[in-house]
Amino acid sequence: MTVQLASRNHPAALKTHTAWTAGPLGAEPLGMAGAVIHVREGREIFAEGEETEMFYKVVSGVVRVCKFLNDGRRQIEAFHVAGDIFGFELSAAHILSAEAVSDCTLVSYRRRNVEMLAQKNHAVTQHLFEVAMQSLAQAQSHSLLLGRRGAAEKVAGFLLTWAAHSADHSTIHLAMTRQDIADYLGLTIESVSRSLSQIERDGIIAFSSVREFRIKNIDALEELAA
Amino acid sequence: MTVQLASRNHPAALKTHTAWTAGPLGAEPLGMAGAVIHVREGREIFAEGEETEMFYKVVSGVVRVCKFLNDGRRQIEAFHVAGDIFGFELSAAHILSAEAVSDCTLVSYRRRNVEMLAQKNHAVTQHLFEVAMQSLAQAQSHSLLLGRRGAAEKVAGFLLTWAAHSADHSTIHLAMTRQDIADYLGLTIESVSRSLSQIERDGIIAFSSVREFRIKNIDALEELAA
DNA sequence: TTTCTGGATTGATCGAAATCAACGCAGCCT
DNA sequence: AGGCTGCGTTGATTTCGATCAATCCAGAAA
Repeated sequence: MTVQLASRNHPAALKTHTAWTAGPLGAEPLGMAGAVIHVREGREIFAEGEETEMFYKVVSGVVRVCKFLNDGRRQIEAFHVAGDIFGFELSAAHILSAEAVSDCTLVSYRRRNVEMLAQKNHAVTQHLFEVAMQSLAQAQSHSLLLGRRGAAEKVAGFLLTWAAHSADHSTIHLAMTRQDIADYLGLTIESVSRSLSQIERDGIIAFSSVREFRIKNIDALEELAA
Repeated sequence: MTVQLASRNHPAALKTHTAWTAGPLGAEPLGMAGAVIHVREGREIFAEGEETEMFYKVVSGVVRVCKFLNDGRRQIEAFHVAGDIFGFELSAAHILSAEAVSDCTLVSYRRRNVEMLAQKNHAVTQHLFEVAMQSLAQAQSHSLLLGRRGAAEKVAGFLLTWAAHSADHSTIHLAMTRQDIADYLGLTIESVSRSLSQIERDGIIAFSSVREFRIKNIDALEELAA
């Protein structure tokens, strides 16, 4: 992991009263408390069992948060894109690991600093609350996706939510491998591949390359996702 | 003052003036803002699409939070027991519905009131944050459960977490039907039944009645849950 | 260029869970 | 009691996804 200490770390946070961070969105309460780091594709950001000393915000790239089961299988709990916060837990140790799906730029926050900040600054607590609620909504929709019956149903659901995250709606880039998608949906790579092929054969989507596709019939896709 | 509106559900709460619900725990930041209501088995507490005007805390009984899919299937996102807060969302409308699995006593909170409270009182925001984080952890562990491969694996996992919720560890009562369990685990009722029978046949659990069982070999059960 | 390599696709077969169907059983109501 | 009724269990069969296995393909290295 390439730690590029772009700016300073903790002492900065201590003097933060009313962080008037003039970000693109005025309200970025954590703005000045973090350090920018870069993580290369496939590299681990934190591991299950590690102390929850840091949490992170994605600036660019995609991160997967996952758990390794004792039988060797991997379950992906979530993919995180620009703006998402992850690695944020109440417990003392991480329950999940995090890895870079693609080269990433992240901001890392020191948990203790942010907690201190939150004690003084109501806006910070408010912000953390909203972050938690966002994560909650995302986790719930993942549960709902996993509970779906058919493989195609799950894959269609995934494509839709990923397309929604994606900035450009005309052509969508899949940052992750088929294996990643499979581990996210609780399927095998073959089932994912077959479902994608079928959905394409049905004229609902069209791949321009293996990681790049376009939605040709969003109604049909939503129909499939049930 | 305990508002006991047995028959109707939500409109009941409209007459909420500070019920002095002297909860068992003294330090309850929301304690004075809620009204006590009773909901009978099977009755709806709120429905998908309704305004998120209220949220609830379970005093006694069990609540299921679920989603009805357009093909008629039902997915249960969570079971809530005494102490749990549910129906708590950022969005303006509920994404899920809630129903009483058994006769329930709940405390209902008016969202706007609590929000106002939170603006003035840092401890309230702090509390809400912790509630959200708890819910998040629960939702994540549900995802992990759903991602498991085998039916028996899922059922074993469910029994373990339910047993953990349960006060009495010697004999555990299942408040919900087999269908509820099936909808929670993304299985059919038959698969749940077969898994339970198998686990009992293996001497890992023993049913004294259809809803009452004892864990005879917790190591084996944990082994099964992988 | 050719070859190598790792991800992706496709095909054939197997197996676990869904589905279809019958029956058991306990509680409830006349 | 007798007969419902709803939930649960068990059995037979089917179906869909996992598994095993053979390519395919694009990008990287030689």
